[in-house]
Amino acid sequence: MEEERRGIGAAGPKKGSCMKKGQVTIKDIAALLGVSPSTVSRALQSHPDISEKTRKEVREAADRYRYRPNLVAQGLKQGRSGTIGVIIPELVHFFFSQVISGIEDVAFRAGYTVIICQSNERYDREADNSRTLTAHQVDGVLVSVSKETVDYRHLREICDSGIPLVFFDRAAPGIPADQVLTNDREAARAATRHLIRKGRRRIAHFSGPPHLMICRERITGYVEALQESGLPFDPALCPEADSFEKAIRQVERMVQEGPFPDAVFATNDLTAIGAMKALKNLGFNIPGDVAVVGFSDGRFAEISEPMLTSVDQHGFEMGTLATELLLSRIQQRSPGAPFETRIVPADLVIRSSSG
Amino acid sequence: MEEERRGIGAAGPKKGSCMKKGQVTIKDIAALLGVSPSTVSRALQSHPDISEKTRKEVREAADRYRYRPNLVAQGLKQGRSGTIGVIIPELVHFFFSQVISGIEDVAFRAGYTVIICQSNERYDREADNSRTLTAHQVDGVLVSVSKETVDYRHLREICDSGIPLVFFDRAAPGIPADQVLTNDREAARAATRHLIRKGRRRIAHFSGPPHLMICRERITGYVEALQESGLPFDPALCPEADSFEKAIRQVERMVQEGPFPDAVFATNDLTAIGAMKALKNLGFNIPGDVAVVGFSDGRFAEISEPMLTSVDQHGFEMGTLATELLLSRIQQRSPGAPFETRIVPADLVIRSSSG
DNA sequence: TTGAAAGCGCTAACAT
DNA sequence: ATGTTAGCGCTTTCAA
Repeated sequence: MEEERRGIGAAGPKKGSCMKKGQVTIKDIAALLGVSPSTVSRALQSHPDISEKTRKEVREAADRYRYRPNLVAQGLKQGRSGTIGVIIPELVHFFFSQVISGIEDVAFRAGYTVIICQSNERYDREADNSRTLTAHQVDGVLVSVSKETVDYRHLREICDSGIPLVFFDRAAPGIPADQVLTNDREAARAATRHLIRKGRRRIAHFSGPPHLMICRERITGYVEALQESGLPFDPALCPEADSFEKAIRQVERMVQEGPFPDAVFATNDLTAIGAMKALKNLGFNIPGDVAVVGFSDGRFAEISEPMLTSVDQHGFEMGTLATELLLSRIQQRSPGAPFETRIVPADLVIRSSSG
Repeated sequence: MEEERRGIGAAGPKKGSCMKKGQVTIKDIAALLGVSPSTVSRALQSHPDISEKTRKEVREAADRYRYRPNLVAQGLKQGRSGTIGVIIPELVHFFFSQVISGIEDVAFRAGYTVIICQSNERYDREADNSRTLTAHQVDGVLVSVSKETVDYRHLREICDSGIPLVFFDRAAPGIPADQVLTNDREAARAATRHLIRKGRRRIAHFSGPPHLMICRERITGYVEALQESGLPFDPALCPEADSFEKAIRQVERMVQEGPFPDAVFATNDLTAIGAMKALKNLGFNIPGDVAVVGFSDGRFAEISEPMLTSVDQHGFEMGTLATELLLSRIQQRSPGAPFETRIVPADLVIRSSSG
């Protein structure tokens, strides 16, 4: 009796024993039942050599006193935390938030918790995030590198310390890890071909920073499609512009400088929509005078006027696939398996902006 | 010398001593330097009674061997995890992703890591999330309740176990906690008044589920504005419709059923844009025939055609404020301070959709 | 100024 | 079938 009182305290479950937060521990349950903590631990995990009777007793007591396992302690003991870390450039983009949903979905089902860090497209923040996540002993990391990142040491450190890492969408060249990517080059080629098929001959491409592989790939796809059809590549038609505002500036520049393109293929939707806005303001008709195609197919595409033709990247699927890959790395004991690159094929969704 | 070799291992820092993940621990550093672990621990936190000399030595060794503190162990010891949990309905909404950015910003600066859980607007998922977060020993929780949630026991449990909780945007009535809200009622009144001032007389309101306080408040604000001007409240003009698709259906219904409204005030932007789309399809001119106003002012508002008048909720600020409130609760020893309700005033951003 | 020892909550040999 | 013990990595009395 003495023991029992000490264990849980007379005040009831809410005011737990001696714990700061009123948390009931395995010890409390043990004392209450007059058994050892290990018995409680085993009973709770339905260990085979615990008697049915004690198992039930323990379960009941645990329920009654709202015992909640301390995952931090469990993690420390078992050398796994049950969490996976995500480093993502910016949550506010529909594509990325879709990826996160996919990640969460799979992680949740597998009993993992997701720690999300935003790099805000900044290198130093990304490096900080890496350190934070490893310090928190995440069991694995999912990364999409920032636009600024050209030094990959922080990511290499993660791999070196034995934490599985999977890239999604934006990978870091030279880092040995699995990756889940879009077939950017083909998708860009398909988008450009589509414009050519629609009779366009001066097709501009608004691209992202060329040190990002996905951007280089999209440029390449664009160039290939031009070449196939014997169209010239004009650098003046291929500026770096990957935001709403930059698109507007580029359109204005192109109008002033010379023969205007009859189509714009942008590296993301917001850029495409910026271009459309600027074009409409300048009196161009879309798609009559200029056709426009975007990339990533966010919600904007269906809302814009005219509706935007865009490349659907299947963000949710990329998230689920990347997470499945990561979990299988985490769970398997063989760290030697060769790294995989999985492609989630994108497809062109044709709407009215491209005629 | 013997000791030193044993401590870190001859193979260099990458292959740590006996650790699974090659992690260097405080013990390793201690052995290497021939001091005790406690000395290393103290040196690392610049404890006053450690000599400058050993402090430097320890620091150097830690640097050299890339010692990274194990935050899980630290957390277990100190009864704090350095993480805060967030339960949010859906990340894919611009407003919520902005809030998250605000949360992250403050948390990061304060050295906290953010664990984000999506409820996907579902009650059971939200309850699960609560348990996960407490099991992970988060130091505090930020919550915006799901549309489905009407039972608040899981949230009460969080409070009862002594974990500070702050609501943002969508609070749970009756739960003793701080909250950061928008002045929904006033904002809705302002939006409706604006439409009245523009000469509208049959103003519809597309609202969200009435058990969400924010939705009730918006309805109230809308009704108040009508009453002020002596306009009748017509329930047929105040349907529950809070998504793109539902808005389209409601517009179509209203067209069939009778005298059409000359304005629509929607409880969020996507709903407003759905309404605009349906209206345009039916040949209505916006704002000529029907004026439209949204709520939350996402990126859509500037992109839609015509650009959408909307209520800017300042999501980022709501996130920062909620997090500051939470951190002050976490850090202060006095759990008795009265709970605060902070309002982040929203303001109406007038664009072309409302004439 | 430093070390030894205990313990955070939990688990897993190794007893019994 | 259950208890004892040790220990995950770290911090922190207490003692020296």
